[in-house]
Amino acid sequence: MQTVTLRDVAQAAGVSPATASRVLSGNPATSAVAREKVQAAAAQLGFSPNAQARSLRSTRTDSIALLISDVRNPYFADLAHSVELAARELGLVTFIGNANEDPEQQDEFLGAMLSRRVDGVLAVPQGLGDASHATATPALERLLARRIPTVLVDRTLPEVPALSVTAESTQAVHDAVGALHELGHRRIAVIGGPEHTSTAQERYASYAAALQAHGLPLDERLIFHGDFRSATGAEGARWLLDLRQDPETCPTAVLIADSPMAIGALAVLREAGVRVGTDLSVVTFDEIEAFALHDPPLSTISHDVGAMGRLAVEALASLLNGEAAVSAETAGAAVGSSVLRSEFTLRGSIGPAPGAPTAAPTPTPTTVKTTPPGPPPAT
Amino acid sequence: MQTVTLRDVAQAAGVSPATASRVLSGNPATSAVAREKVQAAAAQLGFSPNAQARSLRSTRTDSIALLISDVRNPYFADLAHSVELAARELGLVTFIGNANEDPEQQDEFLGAMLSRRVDGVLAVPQGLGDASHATATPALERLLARRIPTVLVDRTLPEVPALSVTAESTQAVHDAVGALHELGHRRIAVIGGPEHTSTAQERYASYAAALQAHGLPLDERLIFHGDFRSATGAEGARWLLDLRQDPETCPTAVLIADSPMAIGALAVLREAGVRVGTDLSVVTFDEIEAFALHDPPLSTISHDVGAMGRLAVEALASLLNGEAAVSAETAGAAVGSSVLRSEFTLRGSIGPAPGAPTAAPTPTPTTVKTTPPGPPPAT
DNA sequence: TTGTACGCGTTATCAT
DNA sequence: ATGATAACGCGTACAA
Repeated sequence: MQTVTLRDVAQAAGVSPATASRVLSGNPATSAVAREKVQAAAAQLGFSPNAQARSLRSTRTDSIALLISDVRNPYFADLAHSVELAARELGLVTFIGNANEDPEQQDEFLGAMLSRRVDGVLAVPQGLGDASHATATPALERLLARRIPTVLVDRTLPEVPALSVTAESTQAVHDAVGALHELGHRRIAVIGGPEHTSTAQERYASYAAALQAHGLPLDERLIFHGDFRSATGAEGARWLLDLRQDPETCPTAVLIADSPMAIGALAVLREAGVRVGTDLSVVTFDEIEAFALHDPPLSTISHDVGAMGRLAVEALASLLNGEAAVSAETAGAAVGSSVLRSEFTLRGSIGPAPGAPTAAPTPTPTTVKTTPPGPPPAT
Repeated sequence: MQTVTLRDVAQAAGVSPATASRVLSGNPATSAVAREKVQAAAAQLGFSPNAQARSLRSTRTDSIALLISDVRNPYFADLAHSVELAARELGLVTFIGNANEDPEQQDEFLGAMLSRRVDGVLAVPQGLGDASHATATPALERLLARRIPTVLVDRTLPEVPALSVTAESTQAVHDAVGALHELGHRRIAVIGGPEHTSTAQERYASYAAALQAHGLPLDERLIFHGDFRSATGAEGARWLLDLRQDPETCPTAVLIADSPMAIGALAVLREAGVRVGTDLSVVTFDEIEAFALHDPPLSTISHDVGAMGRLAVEALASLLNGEAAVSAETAGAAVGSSVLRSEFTLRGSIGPAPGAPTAAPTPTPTTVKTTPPGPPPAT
């Protein structure tokens, strides 16, 4: 691991370290001769600049960190992909870190990135409070205290003043519940996310609002709290099967708050012989490629993850350029956040409610976009 | 972004920078008083050591890089997860990078990691040769030239002497083809991977060997070359549908070389009304959670990704400790590599060949493990 | 046990 | 256009 330094290159090229540095970092104040000699020497010696030393002087590292909450969730994989692409466009390298839905792991990664002086951070944050209003973890606090350009993505922490890019689903859930209602569904269950995340909260709230708007009662017994991972989706499905034993509470439809839970739940339902779209209508949040495996096609509530990633990078870039320094001053909660709108897509996993008295003919609600399933285009 | 330095901490604690440094890096030569004062000051000021400066002197960074070829491939997401866990166990932070199946993007990431002086690198490598024997990209070459501890995971590059952890599937494919053969299948198609990857090569070779072992002819017309991504899986399925028009070449079964291609292909097949397991038997490589969405359950050829990740981290750790320095000396090809064995799992996506004369009763091959489908346990 | 001084590899500044 | 020199933040040999 003998290190080739700038001095070595300079010496080999017969110039001073300063000149070598200028050539290699594209400083225009160089002669053609010097340029050639230095570049040849660098190539010959296999020189790669020591970024540590470099950014020790220049403070820029041309890299950002992306903290996601679960690598194995396809939704976040998609997010990572779009962030990386957008960042690359701007000449930034992205370091992906996985919090694994664990505040400690989040802080380890953030700490490491903090030490490495990344130019900025994109984070799907883990909060710290057990209950309703989660606060920032220590590393996150330091990040903000140090005024390191930071943008929260997908989720927010209510008490943390930071730029954010999120999605909201009130209208979409309203549409979904409306479609179900028209088909005769009256008891719509939810397999939801962990209550300490803003996304889960938002989805519960949209659900409650939609029920009310359609004149349906909110029944706490129809709500299952999962953790956004497949195992609890499966649990939720078993809970649902139990619920269906009792004709009084028996739900005829279910909303599932993310794709891993949907995968877990649908596997259990199929094993139990429940026919999706006939015995039970299903709407799931997020839209991932693997949903193409399911028959009937799944009705979804989703937003454009690619757009979310790009927006987040844009927001971060503007912070990096010091543009939005003002908004960082703004006290209070959400600071200059962008919100994407989710959309409801009606597909075959929704059908007439089993016990309903001759439901409406065919489900053709006009407010709702109907997209054919099938493999999405390549990128 | 005012930086809190060690000097600031020292000053606040009323000691010299040296003492502060000693305290914060756990040097035993410190007094209890100093320790307390320094730690208090550090906490108070929110000091986080500048890793750049630190490793400029000390060379260890307690971090490794993991380069994967496609974040959106669930198989690699699983790999990333297991690597991260194993590394964490050893006190190492993992930086995940995405090559996106693109040598250039690989080199950008590797270059950045090289500059950041990670202690070691785990890589699912992109090769450079267009055809049969791919060689290392420039960044990969430098990595090895600099003798930075490196382990190739999942794939190898034939010409690159490096430790590797891979899987092999000869026996598993033999079992799969055997099961199909018993059920009367004679024309088994393949939707394979890009020929420049070692995994795709290995799978083609296993396929050819298995055909021969079961007395079936190798027909080039039954082989489709994809690129491990879903779009080409869909293409492959369309190609397969065409092939089925001609009764002479019509395949009754297909092997798909990875899960994204399987997702793409199965969506097309379903849309075309082809009944998997009845009209067409399907075996797919890799085993991902989302496969639980498919009915009938998919027969798979897969290995333990978790184990692969752990093995890779172990191998890297031994290099970090200088243990395997010897093997790095060994000239020639594969150096001290581990190879995992894939297994075939028979499930409902396989059935009797449509045109076959009263096939064997029920498929109960003794050499084959039969696992019920369903959601895997949580982690 | 503690402080002083130097160097890690690079770039910015100031001369020339 | 180029070179000498200082400084980035930290660890450590050496002296005290």
